[in-house]
Amino acid sequence: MANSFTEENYLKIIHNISGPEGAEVSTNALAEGTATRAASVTDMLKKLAEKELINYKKYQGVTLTEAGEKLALKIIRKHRLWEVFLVETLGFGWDEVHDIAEELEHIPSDRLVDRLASFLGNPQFDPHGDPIPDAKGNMPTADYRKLSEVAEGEKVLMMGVLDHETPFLQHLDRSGIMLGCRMEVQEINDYDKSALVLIDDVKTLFISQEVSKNLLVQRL
Amino acid sequence: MANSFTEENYLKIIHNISGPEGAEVSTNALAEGTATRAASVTDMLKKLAEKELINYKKYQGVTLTEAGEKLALKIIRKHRLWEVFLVETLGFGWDEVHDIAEELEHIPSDRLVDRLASFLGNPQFDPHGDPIPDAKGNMPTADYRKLSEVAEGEKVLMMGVLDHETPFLQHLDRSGIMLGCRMEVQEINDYDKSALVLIDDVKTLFISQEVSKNLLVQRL
DNA sequence: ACTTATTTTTAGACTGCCCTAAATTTTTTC
DNA sequence: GAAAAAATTTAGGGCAGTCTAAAAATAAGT
Repeated sequence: MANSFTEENYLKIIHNISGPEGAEVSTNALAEGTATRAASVTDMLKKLAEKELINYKKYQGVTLTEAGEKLALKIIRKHRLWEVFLVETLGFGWDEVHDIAEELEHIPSDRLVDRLASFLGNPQFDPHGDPIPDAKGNMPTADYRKLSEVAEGEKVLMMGVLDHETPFLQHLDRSGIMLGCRMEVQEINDYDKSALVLIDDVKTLFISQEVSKNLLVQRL
Repeated sequence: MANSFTEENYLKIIHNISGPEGAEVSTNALAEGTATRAASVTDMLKKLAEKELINYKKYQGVTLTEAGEKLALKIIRKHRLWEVFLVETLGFGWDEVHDIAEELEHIPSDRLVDRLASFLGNPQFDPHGDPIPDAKGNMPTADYRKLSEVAEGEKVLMMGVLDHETPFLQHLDRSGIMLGCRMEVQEINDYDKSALVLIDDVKTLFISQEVSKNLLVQRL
């Protein structure tokens, strides 16, 4: 009756691909997300549908049911809390914690999660700026924009990233861009959309659109 | 090539049953320890022997190889460090942490373990008084005796338990017996070997031999 | 709209870890 | 030291999750 490691992963990945509106997720997208083949995905979808964790009709794509959504949010809560723990408590870099949290997120025990959250001070956001659902599954809201959508002259705070891969995060580290830093868009280059940005009032650098599309910011 | 959750459990259990001298472990003992049947154990032993983690000859019982021992100590180190974390950092009771640590011990990542250890102050003993191997696999030594072997009149410190089950630990909690408390054996009953013990100089209670055989103490 | 291309599902098979039942080896007992 | 008892291993099979190859359904192109 309990849900396996693998099932939990499928739910989490369905949630992540599906996005906040709960759009339908295709078999191929899931095969990509789970690093398996489409045929394997179909098998698992049948199983999850049997458990009423997803809405599934052949060839139609899937969405999470109420129960599936709740479970997915639980996994995501655990993942993000562990990331906070790894960075804040153990001193890991934000580029090192994803894979470890990927394992820790499947440790069962609600008491563990609640005590961990409380030890960490019930954080609302993880080290990448992603919102952490509370025990009831409520996501803290935050309407961030991409840096690529910010106009010349605006001043913003860096609040999150869309790309969680190590190379991207390490690139930000090397550029001196971190969560919470001030950014002033001084100039946007016409042909490649790269931006000249003043960081924390001390240093300016060029940020390519490739990068700025993956940075979430908030009006200051 | 990597070792599964299940394989790790076998190694840990072989180590625990085998004891410090590395005695041979029988198939049946392992079946008991892993809560599986003897036939399943035989299958796994073949696999572990194939990987050269155990010395195995049919019908002869098993011992750990050098490599197997090293791996087992790694798992045990992780288990005990996580127990310290759960009790010291998150405030769990010593009777609640075994099952959770049983899961956490299989999270890979040497860096995680080392940082956890260092965050906890490189503890030498876990909340049940069991020694924690260091990163190289060296066990802190400590020659404890069972309370049941202590003579009348002796004063000792309570240093560990042999039974790690929740009911036993809860019984100790209710009796006010905890790690580090002083114990003075005032009288040993002749026919049932129960002991009248003064705890922390403030309260006396009877401890049955059943219990005193599971308490590890150190001369004060 | 009809043919082609893409996506998804079915069929059949493999591995890891478990099981029961039966055969074999070791240990005990008289 | 032979017969009975206990421990262990083999034989054959099940379930979860994966795979490849082939069939079926949907989407796209002209």
